[in-house]
Amino acid sequence: MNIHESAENYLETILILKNRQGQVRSIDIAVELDFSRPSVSVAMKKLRESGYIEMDGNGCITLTDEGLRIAGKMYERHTLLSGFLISLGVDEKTAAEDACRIEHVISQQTFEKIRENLGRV
Amino acid sequence: MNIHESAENYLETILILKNRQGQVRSIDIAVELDFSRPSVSVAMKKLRESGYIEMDGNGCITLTDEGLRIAGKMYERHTLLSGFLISLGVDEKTAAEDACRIEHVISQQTFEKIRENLGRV
DNA sequence: TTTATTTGTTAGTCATTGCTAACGTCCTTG
DNA sequence: CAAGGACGTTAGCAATGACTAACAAATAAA
Repeated sequence: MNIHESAENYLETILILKNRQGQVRSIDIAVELDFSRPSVSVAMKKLRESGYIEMDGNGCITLTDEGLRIAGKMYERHTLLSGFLISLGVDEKTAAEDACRIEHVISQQTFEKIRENLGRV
Repeated sequence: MNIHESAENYLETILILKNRQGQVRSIDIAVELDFSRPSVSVAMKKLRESGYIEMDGNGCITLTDEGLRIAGKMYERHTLLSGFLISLGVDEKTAAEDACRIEHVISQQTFEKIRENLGRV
């Protein structure tokens, strides 16, 4: 099964929340993304079945190795892209919003070229 | 009715084909985008009903003022973005593909900041 | 002229990804 | 203990946007 944009986004959010507050449950993701609880519940079920996350009896979510790999990739892209946009003069909020969308659609090559050029702008 | 990503893409393609070959029919769009004829047919119907294009008896498609406005905006973004990526060292093909996706998701502010910085990179 | 090709359309399908309604469970609180 | 809230889940729905199958009309070729 291919990883889709929404799955990438959920995984990245799980990583961010884990770093922010230690443990992550579905409700935390729903609040963070402003999605309904059922939407998150269904998405988590798919991520679980696809082997990207695990959930313990308390509903606490952990990323598997593969889940962490994807989450880390997206987080890295997000950080770098928003920093890049800010360095171009885009305000912080807009930079974060745009980075959130760009991170899912650019090639690895473009990402790396942006990284190489980040210092030079 | 909101303009969606696919509509933006169709309108931009119509403009590109018009510039390239003068007249544009559904089949040209289907070939250009590698979509099926029915997909294009249905999309054109919606664009027609929404007032973004017109079609004459021969199936020749023209952009309305509003359609041209959106198409031009997307084309401008595409040109600028792919040029920007190429200036960062991304190869031409990848730059075009990435620009095609980025152009639909970035804010006007980010677009303008990229334009301002294009000379300086 | 009759067949074949090209083009457009309608109808119906499928995947992605969000939603609400409704229900169960657990835990707190009066 | 009963009532209420928080949380997760299932079921069913809707929009977007692609697809194939099947058909109609016009044009080109045999």
